Amino acid sequence: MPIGQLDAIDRRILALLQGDARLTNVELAEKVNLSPSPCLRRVRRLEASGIIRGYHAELDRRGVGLELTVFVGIKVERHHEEQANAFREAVVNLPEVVTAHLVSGESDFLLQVVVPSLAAYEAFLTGTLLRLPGVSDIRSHFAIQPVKEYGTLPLANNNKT
Amino acid sequence: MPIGQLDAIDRRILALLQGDARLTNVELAEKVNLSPSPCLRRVRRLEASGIIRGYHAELDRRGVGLELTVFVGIKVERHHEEQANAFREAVVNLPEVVTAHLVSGESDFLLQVVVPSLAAYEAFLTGTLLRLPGVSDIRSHFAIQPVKEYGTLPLANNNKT
DNA sequence: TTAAAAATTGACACAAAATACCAATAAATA
DNA sequence: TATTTATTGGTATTTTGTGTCAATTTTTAA
Repeated sequence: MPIGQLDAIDRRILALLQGDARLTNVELAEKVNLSPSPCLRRVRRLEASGIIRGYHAELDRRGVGLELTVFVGIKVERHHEEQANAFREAVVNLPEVVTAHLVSGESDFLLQVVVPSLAAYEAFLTGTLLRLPGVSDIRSHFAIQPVKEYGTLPLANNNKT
Repeated sequence: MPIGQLDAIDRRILALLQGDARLTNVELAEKVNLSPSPCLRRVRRLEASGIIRGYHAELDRRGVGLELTVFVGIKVERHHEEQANAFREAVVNLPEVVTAHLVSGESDFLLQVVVPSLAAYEAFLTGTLLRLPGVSDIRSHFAIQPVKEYGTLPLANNNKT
């Protein structure tokens, strides 16, 4: 059951719920040409299998007073594994950090940071980021304009044959 | 009415729906110490005002066969505005591009690209990205490990006084 | 091709939630 | 303080979610 073999209907359900998580099961069932019962069962199965990880409201950042988004590339000295782990754990617990990835390339970590203002970012940078364990270099890329936000994942036919 | 002055209850509603968009209005009302009716009315107002932009299911990328996330920095020649606009429009319509921002710093645009495999990324890079109008330089940063995904926005007290 | 087994579906019934409307309360204004 | 305005809580109705079961479809193997 945990094996993820998705059929066409599953994929349509995922795509629809990605677009609107508040769709009624009745509406959803109509759109995928099922009756409500089997449709609901599929959704529950997708939830239980972990393919649907959760449902979230998308908020307008400006509307909630978060005017500034910054992408931050961070180099970390990783002579010991411990240091990298300490860094990871610290990052996870920072509410300003919306997203964080270990990446290849020039930087080691790439964070997405959201703050109310430039002043707040300055404070966050000097007061928090620069003090994280093992940080050797930080590059800030300020988001000037969102071109595409919260895009949904492409669910065409990525099925494992 | 469209003026966004959020009180403490509004902010708690937003935080809760950010965490779980499928909360029942009854549950939500309990958590914020309101009866269902005024709670629902607040939610509707937040939706109408645009502060709640939508509700989305969060999917497991691996689970839907999208094994690879790449952050792509792109430099675009912007001698004319037109070229930048053409680039923007093209990017918005690419399903593989989940997120795109115009940023300051070394690159002009920062994209988050999601694909099934390295081969698919190669094809996307050479077949699509490199052919976009005005592109002069591309740097790919492959996500090796997600440290923090889909973090919720920090909603402490960013109210405009 | 046929027969048996398994999985999936659709319909029904019940419980729970969403929604609209009302009077009552609280807050804001003059 | 008096009046207006906004917000709240309760009730009734409609809609939705959810579990059960028989019917259908699909799969598997002979």
